[in-house]
Amino acid sequence: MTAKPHHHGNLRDALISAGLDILTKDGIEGLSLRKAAAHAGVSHAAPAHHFDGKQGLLVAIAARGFETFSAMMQAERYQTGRGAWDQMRGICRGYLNFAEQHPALFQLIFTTEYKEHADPDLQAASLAAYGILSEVCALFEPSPDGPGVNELRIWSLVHGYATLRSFTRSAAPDTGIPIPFEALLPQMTPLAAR
Amino acid sequence: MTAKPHHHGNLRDALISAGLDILTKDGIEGLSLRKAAAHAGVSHAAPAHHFDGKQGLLVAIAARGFETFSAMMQAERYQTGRGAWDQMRGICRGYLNFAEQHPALFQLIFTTEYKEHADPDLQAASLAAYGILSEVCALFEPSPDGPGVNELRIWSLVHGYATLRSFTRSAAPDTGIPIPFEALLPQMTPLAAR
DNA sequence: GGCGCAAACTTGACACTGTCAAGTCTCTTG
DNA sequence: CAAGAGACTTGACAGTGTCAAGTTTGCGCC
Repeated sequence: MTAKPHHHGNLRDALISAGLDILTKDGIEGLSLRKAAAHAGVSHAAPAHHFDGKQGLLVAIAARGFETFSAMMQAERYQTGRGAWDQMRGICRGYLNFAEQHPALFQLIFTTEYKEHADPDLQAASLAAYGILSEVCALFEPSPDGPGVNELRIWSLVHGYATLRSFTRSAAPDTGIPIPFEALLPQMTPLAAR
Repeated sequence: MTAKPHHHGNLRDALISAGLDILTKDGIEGLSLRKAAAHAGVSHAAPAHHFDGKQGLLVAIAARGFETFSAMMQAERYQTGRGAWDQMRGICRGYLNFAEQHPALFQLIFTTEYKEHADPDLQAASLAAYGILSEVCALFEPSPDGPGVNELRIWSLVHGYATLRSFTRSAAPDTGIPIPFEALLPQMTPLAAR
């Protein structure tokens, strides 16, 4: 049997899960340490023994968020084929699915304020996500503009699109962006699969 | 003499300015109604008479933020010439300047959670900002992919770049994006000035 | 001119938050 | 079996947003 601490049985994971539940239900504003503790059935000060304050919980949630983010990109990666453009469109689909299905979490993992902890788990999880993009970009000819330019171009485009779609949707329910992401891609990069 | 209410003399503007000060100094987390009130020299409940709660203050700050956002785009618009590409690169420079010099405000104005108020001032200010991008895009041939595609392509690219630059910088001081934005543009769109 | 009245602002209170200090329980280890 | 360390609780404190009730102020109206 692994770990199984004294009373609760891995409270840390329970608190992260509780935090995710609250996050998806009430948004970032509605998330509090005390609510997460209550949701996990422990006293209000229990989280302090597993995280470094509220920021610590947010960092842990963000790390977990990056993992499902990566998973959703991988889930779409080979969905329409194994060609370079198939994979590229696939991971972008996964990127946008994640942003759409987990808007609060998407906002959290790309928020700067909660991550000056330099947490190794968070850093590893975010690097793993970037690694997926990097892998797919490596299927193309290297950019004539320099290394990393293709990655940054695609990343900026898909991230901006995801953010702005969620942003414009918040103004009025049906006033969102009517243009699908793939309409932005073709003209975007004259990339050639190598 | 215009207005000059009873005691303070346009407290509303003073609270917005105080909020902006706190925002730039302590970030979004550090901004509170009570601090803004104290900063303006009034009691802790005074803001309630000018804004609909904390969200109301944030909405008002965001509206003002969009105005300086537009101003910074216009300030760069004709900086290197009056050609279509000059203007395009100019407003993108302004866009990125704003994101860099006012990171907390940039985050605020593009955050979804604070704006379900459908505030007319905020909506007008954000539409004005989008209008600048629209104007410059109208200098080019219309996109063969449909109306609005050029706008969305540029907007997504520059917004994603701005967000990700601030995001990657937060991890470690000097690990930010080493690629200038203009390196993303040339291959981006085979747009022709009309 | 004085009177009311509404707007601007204050005071006080409440529930909720993050954080800290101290205490209690329980499992493990010597 | 005793001791101690780790997990958790209890209680407290300052700070937060928000509401209800007061107090001041200046303007319009008779």
